[in-house]
Amino acid sequence: MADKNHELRDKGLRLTPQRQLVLEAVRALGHATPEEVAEKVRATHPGINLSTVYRNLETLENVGLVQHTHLGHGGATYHAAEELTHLHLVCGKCGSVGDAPIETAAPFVNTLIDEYGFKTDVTHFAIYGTCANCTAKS
Amino acid sequence: MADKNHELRDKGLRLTPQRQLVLEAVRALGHATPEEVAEKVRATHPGINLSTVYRNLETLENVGLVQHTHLGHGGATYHAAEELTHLHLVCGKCGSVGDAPIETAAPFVNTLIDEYGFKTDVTHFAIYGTCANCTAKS
DNA sequence: TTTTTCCTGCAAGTTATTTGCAACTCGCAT
DNA sequence: ATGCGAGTTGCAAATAACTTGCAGGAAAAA
Repeated sequence: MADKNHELRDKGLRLTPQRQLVLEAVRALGHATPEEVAEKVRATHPGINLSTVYRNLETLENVGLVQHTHLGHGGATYHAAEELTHLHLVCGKCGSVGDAPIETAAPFVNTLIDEYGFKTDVTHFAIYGTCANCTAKS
Repeated sequence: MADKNHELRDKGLRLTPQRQLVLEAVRALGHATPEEVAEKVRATHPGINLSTVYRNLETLENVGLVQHTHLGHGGATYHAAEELTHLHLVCGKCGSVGDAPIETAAPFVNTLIDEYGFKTDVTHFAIYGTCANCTAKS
């Protein structure tokens, strides 16, 4: 546990309960909007302010502990940096977010680098479409 | 020209100058935010209202003449349906939007269908990363 | 413990987009 | 041509999602 505390201190950040809660919430949720993070945090610490959540998400992103992506619709979604091992398959119909290993995109990513010099940021990679479930229903 | 008018009428829409201007603007701009579309339209028709632009973009999208995508940052960007022949390579540093033919992604798209049953919507496909230009500068 | 600096809560401020509503005008039917 | 009715527009107010200024409060260093 002592080690866990250090992960924030080591980044030069203060160890506040709010900050820890935000980080824990992001990790527990997998991926979530700021609003969802706030809701999760409020389960144990009702008083937390939305702007504190926003500010901490930004701070945590600056030190590399979390990242955000835009998954198609409106707001950004955050997830823990450790979780960056998969692509996000966003279903435009049901809104579900599926996963696929990043290797799936490796050939494609390489093509873009070779032919266009464009370095794809896999961590921000969101793929839009229709999931198997919704395809079956229609 | 008479034919051109029909493309809107045929969809069951009224032919208003605002509507035509919005559609023309989207086609002329390639891809643009609602704000940019409004600005373009105002070049020839200064009085047009922003909400009219929003409403028309939505209407035109409903009949399939334009489409929108979320290119990473905040707002949606619209483009004409005919223009859906390329992928968008969005640079997270300079914000530029490059193009690549959809075929580039074909193998990748097929993999996702085969392995996950996920049908990628190429028209909403936005790829996030760093463009050659910005890579060079850093 | 004292000080310095960072954080937090709160409220007000932005920015982007939507909506209610009355006036208007496009296109069908005289 | 002319009029009527529904689809449209402009305007202003309303939302929604964030961001920011500021003063008090709490970590961490001294």
